[in-house]
Amino acid sequence: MDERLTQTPGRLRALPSRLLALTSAQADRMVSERLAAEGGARKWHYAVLASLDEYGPASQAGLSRRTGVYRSDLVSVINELEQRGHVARTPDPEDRRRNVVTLTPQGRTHLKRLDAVLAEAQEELMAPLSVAERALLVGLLERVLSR
Amino acid sequence: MDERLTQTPGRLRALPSRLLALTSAQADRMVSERLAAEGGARKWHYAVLASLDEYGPASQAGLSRRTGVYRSDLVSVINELEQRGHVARTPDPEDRRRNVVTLTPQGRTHLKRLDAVLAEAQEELMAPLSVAERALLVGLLERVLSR
DNA sequence: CACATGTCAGTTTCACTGAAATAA
DNA sequence: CTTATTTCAGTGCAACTGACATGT
Repeated sequence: MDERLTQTPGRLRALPSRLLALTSAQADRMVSERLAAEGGARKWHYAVLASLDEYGPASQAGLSRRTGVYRSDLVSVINELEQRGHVARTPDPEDRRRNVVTLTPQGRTHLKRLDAVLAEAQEELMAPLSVAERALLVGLLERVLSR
Repeated sequence: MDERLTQTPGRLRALPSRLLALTSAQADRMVSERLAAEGGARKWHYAVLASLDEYGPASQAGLSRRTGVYRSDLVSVINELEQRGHVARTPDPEDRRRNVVTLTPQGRTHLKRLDAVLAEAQEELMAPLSVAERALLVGLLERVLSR
């Protein structure tokens, strides 16, 4: 990891796209490890639970739009969350193509644990930066994405 | 893409790990598309060529250490570069386990094209930021990685 | 008719592991 | 005996595509 920066060709060393990839991979590792330790959760589980908590019940297609998870991949995510009792999937009487996905009380409890776990991971990731610098980084990333 | 930011739960919206993942994915797309248009090149091809150009010939294990590409994945990368005549792979007489990988003149020419292509991609990616802000972002990412 | 929804099957790419053959 | 190098086979996950049945 350190080696990658020290033995790396100069052309690659300050390449934004490469730095982003390395940083993102590191962040992913930290987040995924902690989520996995929490009953085998994944990022997508968290995204879906958070979306349900903030915006209320939704169809799977709606959840896909909210979270950016593909609707095809959402199927198995919902399956797993349902098995663990974190969401309920019921047919929508008003539009019989749809399932309405609802957060259960256990799901809400679980989400709170995941919130804490995620916060720890961000703290670990951003440890080298001051609070002001963290905000700066977030702002710059948002601007790069804003288009 | 815009939707992901607008319809996304607040908890996810400013999550550094998520912003990094999205930004990295966007950067990857821009870089990969342009590289692919240049004779089907990939990031790893560029990393290997740049390393050979800057540090000279090396064994595959050495290249792996320099570039961060896994030894196992390097095999096919070298195969492809060899097929296109961009590198030569010859047995090392001093250590008969090793192959010495060398940049060919055609490889050097190709690398120059890739340099230009990469620069364009970075420019496109960082377009929303001023020059000073780009340097700031790079510095912050380096510090997050520095550990 | 077109369009949306949920589902399934499958592809590609990346990052990574394990192990074998060969040689130092 | 151990370690390093090259290679192959294969895993696991993320991101994505295509198609299909069903319903609006």
